This record gives sequence, structure tokens and C-alpha cells, in this order.
Amino acid sequence: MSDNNQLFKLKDLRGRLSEHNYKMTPQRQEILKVFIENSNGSHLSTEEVYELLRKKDFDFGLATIYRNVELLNSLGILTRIDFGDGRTRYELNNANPRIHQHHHLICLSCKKVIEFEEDLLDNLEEFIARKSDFQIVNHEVKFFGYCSECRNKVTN
Amino acid sequence: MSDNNQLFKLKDLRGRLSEHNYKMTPQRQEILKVFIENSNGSHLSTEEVYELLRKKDFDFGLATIYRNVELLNSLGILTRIDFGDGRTRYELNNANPRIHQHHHLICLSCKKVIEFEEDLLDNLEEFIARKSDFQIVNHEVKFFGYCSECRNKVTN
DNA sequence: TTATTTGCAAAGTCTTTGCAAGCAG
DNA sequence: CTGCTTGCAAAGACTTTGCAAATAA
Repeated sequence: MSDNNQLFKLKDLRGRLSEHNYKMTPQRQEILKVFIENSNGSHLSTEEVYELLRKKDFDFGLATIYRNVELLNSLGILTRIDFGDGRTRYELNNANPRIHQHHHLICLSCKKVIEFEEDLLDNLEEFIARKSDFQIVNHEVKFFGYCSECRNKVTN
Repeated sequence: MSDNNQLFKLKDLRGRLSEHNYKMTPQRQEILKVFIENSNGSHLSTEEVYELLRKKDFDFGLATIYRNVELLNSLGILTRIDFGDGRTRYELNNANPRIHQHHHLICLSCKKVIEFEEDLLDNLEEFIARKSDFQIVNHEVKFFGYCSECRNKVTN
């Protein structure tokens, strides 16, 4: 019932950065803050992060955003996702591996992305790992179809 | 044990095109041919299709390839896939829905893409459909990890 | 014949990069 | 201080589009 399930915390940023010899900067702090403030199932593109920051009067260069979301992704703080709409998106990583995974339902009609908050893929992962001799560390699952709203709209 | 499982056939192309008031052209025929000839688990980008055609002395414009793979995708003959490497890829669709689905295992070390030829997601799909009131028509599943070769190479 | 399709080049979108100036540690 | 980081503008990679010429039906 908590607002979020152990998301990466702002106060841990400096530490995580210095572990890898990166420096703490206002840019990095504010970028992460945007993801924390929007951690309710949003998938932000670089441009969107840029705009959200501008609304808060932080006028960082776009290139800085590009560099830093990729950095945060490489540190495991954010996760890259791609919905095939031509831009890379990121979401705040859930720090707890037990509840880490969720799936995305993408409506082919209205393009809405719905989160499905359970994983249920452990068995399949295990099966694949065994059968293909492949060590799985992560997965990305998208379901395409039609949301209830769109199904009720048209009798197509 | 057959070479491929009911892939879309070249001879059906003209019919499928005319159903939607598209015309049969040598370009469309040869593009589909490339996918049929490479239907053993390859995921061709537009550029790769272009190059494969050039090797066969078909010098079509790149824009024509772009337009037609997207057309074949819209007709359900090809399927778009995105491995996050910055280019859109396509694979020949399996015409038999029973054996339609497979998954992709992507090695984070050597970037190799391995096909996993079983689906096993019916139960999960059904569960999601019921729980989220979402009508699923397709899915795309990627597993990220390390292939056996790469695991044996480095003790990282 | 006539609407589609092609090929080319130009334009578009998203992303990366080089480099001087700025800043964190 | 010193090396990492930023911001800008330029360059890059992939994809789309406008338009005249070619072509399938």
C-alpha cells in the first residue's frame, strides 16, 4: 500500500556515484528527483525530463540529460525501456529485486501504456535458462492489445 | 523437423497485396524473398535487406525498402522487432498462430540474439487479460543475460 | 488510362560528440 | 588544483517525405 516499493532514494545518489568515481552535480540530483517525483508508472523520454526540469526552472542542456539518464541507467538507478515510438525512455528502478519486475500493456488503439504490477515469469526464466544454457539477469515484456476503453468505443 | 513452420509464402503475396488494393511489384517480391531465404531466426534491419538485395544485383532505393517492410508489417507478413540497437528490425511472421510466438535471448556481452522457440505465455496472458481487462493480441518478450560462450570466456 | 509505386535528394527526428569553460572533490 | 562535467553547436545515424518519372492493373 505504500506509495512506492523501495525506489532508489535521492540521498543515496552521492554514494552510488562516488563508488564509480563520478561526481555529484546539481544536474544529476535534479534529474533523479524528476524520476522520483514521477515514479508512479511513468516512462520518461529525455525530452520529457528536459521539459519537466524547465518547468522547475532548471535549464540544463539536453545533452546533459542524455548523458546522465544513460549514466543512471548504467548504475542501475534507472532502467531503459523502448516502446517502439522512436525515443528511448527510462523509469526509476525498483531497488528490491523481489518486486522488481512488472510488465507493460500497450494499447494499439490509443497507445496508452498500462503497468501490470506482477511478474510471474520466474518459472519460464528458469526453464529457458536450463534449456538454452543462458544466464538471465533481466527481462522486458510487452503485451500489445486493446484496453477496455478503446474496446468500448468502436465496434470495429 | 521441417525447415520452417508455415511461413508466409511468396506465391500468396500478390493476393494479400490486392486484398488491400496494393500492387505487386518486383521490389515487393524480392524484399519478401530475402526474408523467406533468411527465415532461420534472422532479424533484418532495413539496411541489411538493402545490402542482401544488392548482393543479388537488385539495386532498389533505400526508401523503397523502408516503405515496403513497413507495408509488409502492416499486412501481418512481417513483424517489427526492436532490440534497442537504434534500428528497427523485421522478421518473417509465422502464419500459424499456434506456433507463432518465440522469445529472444539477448546476450549483454556479445550482443548476440538467440531464439527461444517456445512461447509458454498463454497462462500469463489469460491472467493479465482477466485482471487488467485488456485484450491481448500479441506480445514481445526479451530476456537479457549472458550466453554460455561469454560466461566461459571471462571470469568477471 | 490512371492511380500506385519508385528513386532520388532533401528534410526530419532523435542522439552523440568535440571542445572550451565551469565546477566538484 | 585537476580531472570530471556541462553547454553549446556541429555532426551522426536512422527514417520519412516531396515530387517527377515509371509502372502495374
